[in-house]
Amino acid sequence: MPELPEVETVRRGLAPLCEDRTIVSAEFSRDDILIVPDDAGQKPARWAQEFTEGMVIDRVYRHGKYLLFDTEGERGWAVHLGMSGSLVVYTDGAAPDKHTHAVLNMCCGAELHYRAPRRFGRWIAARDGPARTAVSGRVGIDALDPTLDVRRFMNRLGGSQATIKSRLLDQRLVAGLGNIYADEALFAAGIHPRCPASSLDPGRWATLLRGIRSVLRRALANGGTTFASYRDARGRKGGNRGHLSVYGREGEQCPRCGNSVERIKVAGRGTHCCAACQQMPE
DNA sequence: TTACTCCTGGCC
DNA sequence: GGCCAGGAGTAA
Repeated sequence: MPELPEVETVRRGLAPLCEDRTIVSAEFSRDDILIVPDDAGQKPARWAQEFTEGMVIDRVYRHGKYLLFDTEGERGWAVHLGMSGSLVVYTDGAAPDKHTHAVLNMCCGAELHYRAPRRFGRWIAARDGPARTAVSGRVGIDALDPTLDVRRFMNRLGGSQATIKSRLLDQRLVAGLGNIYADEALFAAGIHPRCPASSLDPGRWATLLRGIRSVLRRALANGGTTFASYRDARGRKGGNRGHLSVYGREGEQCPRCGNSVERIKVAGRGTHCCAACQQMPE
């Protein structure tokens, strides 16, 4: 499941292969993959024709788990990879399979293929501005934004009785964490996922923010985590799986205290933690 | 705050 | 053959 490190890895691969390239044509095999704002009054195919064909991709950037594509003329769209989505650029041809839902044909024969076997991902067209405007309101500050300090972090997520894990997963508060890195960050900080957010003191918030940064940066350095389907822009798997402490390690020894890693349910999500060294507050 | 929906590969 | 995970939007 692509989260911030996976999406950023894809972005780093895509940018040099897409930026300054002209889109020759865009093909969507399914209408429901592309969301066009209601008031744009256009069918996806027509939107694609009008706003991608003949356009030059200016910039590929990212906010949270969204990949953002800006074209010349201040237009753009956002891509969410969902659970199983990938964006891979082929330079010497590749046959789309039944899970390939969109293909951007670019100049020089490069093709951007969007595959999403579970079809949870979406392309979202911006109504009348750059890609960033397509996701405003859906995402809060990016988890790796250098201006996110402890005070802002605490103000955003605190003040709620909800579990800290559900707060970390709320993309409108801080964007980029999914189930894997929420569990890893809470483990790194020694905080139990069921802690009410309102119970954390400033010291714990600081530790948690450091934990988030640390697990995200390590994952990024390893090219992301691949469980099943995640691939980068060249189709390669990520190498971070072996660096996870608790996620996917139910029943194994906690790398910190040696107790058994548990899998519990928090906020409706499968959650991995060590009950011995991730504590609830008094 | 919880539950449902979407969807399919992978697992039992 | 059936069930489940899981992000995000929406409904109850």
